[in-house]
Order: sequence, then C-alpha cells, then structure tokens
Amino acid sequence: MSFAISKPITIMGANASGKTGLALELARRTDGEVISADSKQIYRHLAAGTSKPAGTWKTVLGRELYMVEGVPYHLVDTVDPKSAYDAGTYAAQAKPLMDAISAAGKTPIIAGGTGMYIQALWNGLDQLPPADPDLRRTLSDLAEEKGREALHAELAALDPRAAAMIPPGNIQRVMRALEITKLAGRPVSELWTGRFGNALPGHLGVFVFLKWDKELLSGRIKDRTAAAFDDWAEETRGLLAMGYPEDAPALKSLGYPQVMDFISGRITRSEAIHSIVAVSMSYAKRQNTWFGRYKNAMLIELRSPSDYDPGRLADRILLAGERGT
RNA sequence: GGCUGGUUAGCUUAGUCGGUACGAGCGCUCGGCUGAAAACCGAGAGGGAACGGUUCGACUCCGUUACCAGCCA
Repeated sequence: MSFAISKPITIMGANASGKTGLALELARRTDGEVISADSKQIYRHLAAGTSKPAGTWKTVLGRELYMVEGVPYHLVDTVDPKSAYDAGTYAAQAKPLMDAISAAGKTPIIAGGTGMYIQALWNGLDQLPPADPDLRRTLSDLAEEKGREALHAELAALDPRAAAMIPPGNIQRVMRALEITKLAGRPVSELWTGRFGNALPGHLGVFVFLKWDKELLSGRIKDRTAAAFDDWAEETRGLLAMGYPEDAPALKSLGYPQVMDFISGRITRSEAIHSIVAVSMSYAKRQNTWFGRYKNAMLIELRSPSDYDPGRLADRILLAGERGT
C-alpha cells in the first residue's frame, strides 16, 4: 500500500522500543525522510553506545546525506563530540528540514526518544536568552562554594514565583532560571508564556507513542547492551585515543561512564553491562513519563514480542493519518 | 568437632549503653521537566533470622536452634 499523505509523522518512545525500524518502514511506504530527535545520536563517532542506525554518508544532488537502508536520515552523526548541542539548536535545525521535506512532497518522519527536542520542535521554546557558559560557570562556582540553597535563595529574591516551582536541589534548573533572569533583566516567570505545554499540535501531524511492557523492554535492553558492548568499548577507546576528554558533552551520555570504568579496569565487563542496563531502564521510565504527558498522541502499547510488527504498525499509523487529513 | 564474631528494608549497611527505627545508598513504584535533557530533580512503599525466658516494657539482656564468616583441630 502507498499513501498520499505528507503530514509529518512523529514516533516517540523509550530507548530500544523500535522507533528506528518503524520510522524506516514508514519512510519506505510514504516516500519519506527521517529526522532524528536524539540528543546523542547527533554526535559523530558515537554509534554502538547510542544505537545509531547504521548508515553511510552520500552526496545526493549536491547534498551530503546520511543514508540508512536507502532512506535519508537527518540530524544524526553531525556534531563533534566535544561541542555542546541543545534543544534550541535542534529546533532551529529540524524545523526547516521538516518544511523542506514537506515542500518536496515527501513525508517527514520524526523519530526519537529525546522528549525535550520533540517538545522544542513542535511546541517551540519561549523567547529566552540562550545559554551563557561564563555565567553558568560563575553560578556553578557559587553553588559549590555556598551551596545549592544559596542559589535558590537568590532566585527567590529575584523571582519568587519561579523559585516556588523549582526545588532547591535541582541546581541545573535553578541556574538556568537565574541565567535567564539576569540576562533578560526580567524574572523568568514573566517570560514563560505557557506554550511549553502538555499537548502536541495534533492538527499538524500524526503523533505516535510506542510503549512497551516493562519486562519486555528490559529484555530488549539487556540483549541490545550485551550485543553492543564490545563494539561500544572499542568505540570509546577510539574516542579517548582521538583526544576527547572523559567529560566531553558526548561522553556524558548514559553508559559511557560505565564503559570507561570497564576500560580502565575499575569494573568487570559483566558489572558494566548490569549497570548500563539499570541506568537504561531508569532512563526508559523517565522517557515514558515524559511522553505520557501527551494525552492526544496515539498510544501503541506493546505487550508481547509479536506486537512489534513494523508493517502492521505502519498500516495503523497511516490509516490514522488519512482519517485526520 | 571447638573457639570467636555476626544475623537490621529486595541488596549493601548505619545506629540504638532496654522505653515508640530522625537512618543511608542502590533497587522498586509514581511524578516533575522551556537552549546540559541519555541532563537535572521531587515524592512514596518496604525493616529487627526462629523459638523461649527475664522485664511494666526487649531490636537492644539471657538461653536454645538455624544460617554466615574467621581462627583452631
């Protein structure tokens, strides 16, 4: 079957839930192109540790494209591991790509597990000052010296409403709120418009949330981690050999610290795998919590291994898309 | 077989000189999230090996049993 829809399709879900396979199936059916929404697959040289889909860079009509099984796969393998990347940058890159794909009569398929990026792309971020590394360093030093409560107290003095919404322990969000308030010269809470909400614009696209039974997902994560581990270790050795520091933004990704502990002999291979599975599962829980907020997304619950059938799932999704058109 | 030490939440453990376990980390359950988000954070459930004794009262003292560790045979 082939469908004449070009409304974007967004596939969300925890890690190891089969988003890539489904996205590729949808791309083949609809003459589509995939846009990744993944804060770590965006980095070059990270593959085994991020389950980046295997692909190759090709020049197509003068454009450099990462091709996976014949499908263009955007916003993957493009950023240097020592560079910072963030939701604002992602939205600024993904939106024009999505529009261009649609304009060419093709279907954009957004697939990823980074909820904040999907949120930034579809609901947009408020007009706020971007990150200021120097200010962050200052604030971070202050927190180190006087404690998190001191920073929170400072925020409370400048913006009581924001302070009430952010727990003192959440140093990152406290610092960000202070950063915005100082840079903008106005309290953050006055700059938040509420657009960063809990609903996706269902009239603009099809949104799918793949949610696996926990035990099954755990099995998939175990299998995937064990299978990838040796390549992962080799990949990490390579990154360190290339001179990337252990605290490079890319290496702050889940699992890499454990792999580095294994490489340096601090823990065994099986300890590393166990630990990675554990952190992956708690990450999956957080992802499901995030995506669960979107009550208007199409929830696909996978309760047995046979429920994951990309062909059949694609049928369901495309049918829903046609109805909505 | 003997001696010594141990047995506190699912796991690793802290502490209680007899008076309701301020416990902690991990795990588990739930949640939050506006340019670090695979980040960062919040809430909750869960506990004194077994049996008997002393005592107004025992996780804390005594005895027996079970199991663990170390040392000696």
